[in-house]
Amino acid sequence: MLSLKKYLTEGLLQFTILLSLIGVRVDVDTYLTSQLPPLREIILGPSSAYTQTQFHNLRNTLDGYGIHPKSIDLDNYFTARRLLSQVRALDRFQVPTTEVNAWLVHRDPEGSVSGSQPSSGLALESSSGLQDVTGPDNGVRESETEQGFSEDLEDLGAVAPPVSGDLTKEDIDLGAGREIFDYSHRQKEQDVDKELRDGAEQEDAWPGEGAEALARNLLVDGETGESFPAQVPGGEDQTALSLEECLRLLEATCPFGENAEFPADISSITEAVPSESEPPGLQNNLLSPLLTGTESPFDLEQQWQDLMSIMEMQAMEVNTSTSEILYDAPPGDPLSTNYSLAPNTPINQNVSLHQASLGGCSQDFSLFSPEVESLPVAGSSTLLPLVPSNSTSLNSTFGSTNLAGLFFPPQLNGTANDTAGPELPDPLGGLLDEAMLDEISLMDLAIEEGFNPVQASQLEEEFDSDSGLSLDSSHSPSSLSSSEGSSSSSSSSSSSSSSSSSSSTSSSASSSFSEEGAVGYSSDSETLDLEEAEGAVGYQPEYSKFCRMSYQDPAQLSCLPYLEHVGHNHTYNMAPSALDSADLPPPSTLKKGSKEKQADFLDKQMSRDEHRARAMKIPFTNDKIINLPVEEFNELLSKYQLSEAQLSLIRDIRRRGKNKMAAQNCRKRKLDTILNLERDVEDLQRDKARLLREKVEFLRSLRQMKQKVQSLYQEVFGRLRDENGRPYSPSQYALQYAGDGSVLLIPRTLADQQARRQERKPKDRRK
DNA sequence: AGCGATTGTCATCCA
DNA sequence: ACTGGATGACAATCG
Repeated sequence: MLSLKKYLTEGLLQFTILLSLIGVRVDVDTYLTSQLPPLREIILGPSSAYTQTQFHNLRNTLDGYGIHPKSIDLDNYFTARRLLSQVRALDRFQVPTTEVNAWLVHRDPEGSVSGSQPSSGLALESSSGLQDVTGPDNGVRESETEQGFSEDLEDLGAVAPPVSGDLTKEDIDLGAGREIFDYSHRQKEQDVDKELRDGAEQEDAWPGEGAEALARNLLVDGETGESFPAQVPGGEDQTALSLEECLRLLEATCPFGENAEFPADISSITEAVPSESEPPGLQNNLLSPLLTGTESPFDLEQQWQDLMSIMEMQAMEVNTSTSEILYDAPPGDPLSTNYSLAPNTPINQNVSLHQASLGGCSQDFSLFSPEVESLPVAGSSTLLPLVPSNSTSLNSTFGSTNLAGLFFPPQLNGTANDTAGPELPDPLGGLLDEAMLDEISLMDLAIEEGFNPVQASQLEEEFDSDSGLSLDSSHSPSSLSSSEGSSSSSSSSSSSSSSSSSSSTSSSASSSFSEEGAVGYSSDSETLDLEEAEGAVGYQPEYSKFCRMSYQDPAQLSCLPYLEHVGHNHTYNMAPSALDSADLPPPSTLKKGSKEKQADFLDKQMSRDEHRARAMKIPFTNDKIINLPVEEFNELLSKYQLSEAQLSLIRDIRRRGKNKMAAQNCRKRKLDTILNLERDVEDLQRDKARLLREKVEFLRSLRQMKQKVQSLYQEVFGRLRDENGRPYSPSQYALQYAGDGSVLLIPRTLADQQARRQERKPKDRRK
């Protein structure tokens, strides 16, 4: 029961710490589904650092004195976590964004001609041009998010401190004191204390109490000093998406089925006007080819590459014929070449309504499918294949995205359709709307969850500029691991140093009474190293602390003669001379004068127990009493004829001494655990920010793909001709993907019906 | 004088 | 049963 309670309270406590540090709402798991076990370990694992069972188990199984098992736990945890994250990073799915510069370079000249040029490629251009309109919106939104983020960050700082205050508020033990020792003995002790205090009371001025605090502050500063939002470009997984994340984000954005086989469902892409009520099913069919239920990263990437290659091949095919006719754009222009269609190709000229609606059924025409490659350019096929874009443009950054351009592409309206209405159905308007909404919600989410505003804004900037630089912060995997390494190293350094020191002590404990045995947790050595490294050797108090807490071999202390006179009260560890004096007869036998002064000074350095020991004429040092192994300790006791009072005092001294060291270790461990938790929170925040960035990036890329699909749709539709060679009116006809992969030209009324039917399906599926 | 931090100590649990 | 580590709680001390 107690252990359970302990476990729960500790778990809750740490969970509370996490909650308060992260902010109000913690749904990191949503983004870290694959890392759930580590997260759980973060929440519950460190609690094991406080549990005794593991310690003892490890202590029993491992070399008991050598290592601090708790720190080992943390080390293992961090190491495993780091390695796991590295392994996961292997299957990152790269979303290339480096080609956007070319896109932007060509944007202006083409945008200027968008109104009169008949090219559908120009539709994209104008859309990209319009993207600038949407840009500021994003900026505003992000600035708002920044506001929210900064607030969140402030909250973090404000929430954290009280946590530690609650650490000891629970489980107050009100049990009656156990009377282990004879009351008379205790009374004697107190009397002795009183006597001793009468002599030396009020004189104890122990310098250096704040030394450790100083060192700790240094440590803490060094850790908290790392600026969370610092951006260090270079992480390669900056633009990388793991497959799982990809799929998850996709699903969150577009409700297509997991295994939606394009075009499994007959979907209508025939919205005459880009309406908000676009059937969700449309997305499925339009985008599913890109993401058809592939489970493995390889499949997804493979499909992606297939798509790219298909598109490029088709572009080459079509462009070679009549791209010049359609566009004035230079041949080398990637946009014009990529999106140009040949209006005079047989497929365009000879298409009849009948052929379009019926012939297409027999044609296995699968958009985005490898079969497209074999699609005959000329023939009875009803439709042109969707014109490809090259991989670069397809993956170009969303800096070129634009919604308005999708809704009403002016190029097709003005040029391709002589008789058609000025509008062409935009099958993707709803999609893009959804994407936008998603992004908005994303931003809201970011605000809500403390997404780093600086990172967000930088992310946006870098995306817009498409610098191709990694957007990851300084805590990108490398730094993350390094930070983890540092975190673990801090704990492990303390633990390893403790383990090394304690292991060495254990090996030689029998021969050296001054070894500290199982005390181990000598972070002080860390502090000492730090100060030595900085050349700022602390004031003596630090060394006194060092000496006191680590119970170094007096021989080592003798190397630092000035330490002799440095000490802190309440110490069991004394400078060699003090130790010697303890063994010597009372100071009264010493010579008067300076030596007496020195003796007084040393008296002041002695702890209460040491004073007691001297008053009780204990014939050996407190160090021996405390640090000697049990056998040797008993041996030592047997060598002397000691009274009951003396024996009791000795046992008390030993008990208090060991407990004091244990308390020090406990506090250090507690501090380390808190610091590690703090680091974990920072790491989690970093991960969350990274995932959010990846989501934004993916949304943009998705938006681009939608744009392209829509423009292709418009191009194809605009080039359809009936028996009389007239274009079809978008208000009367629409293209529809059939289940067998073919594309049909059907009356819009029919398409609307099917669209409505499709609209219901996903809703039902969602439920 | 009050306050927070540090440290020592006790009681208790546990292995 | 004894020993000792761990830890919550409390008190003393200090800056």
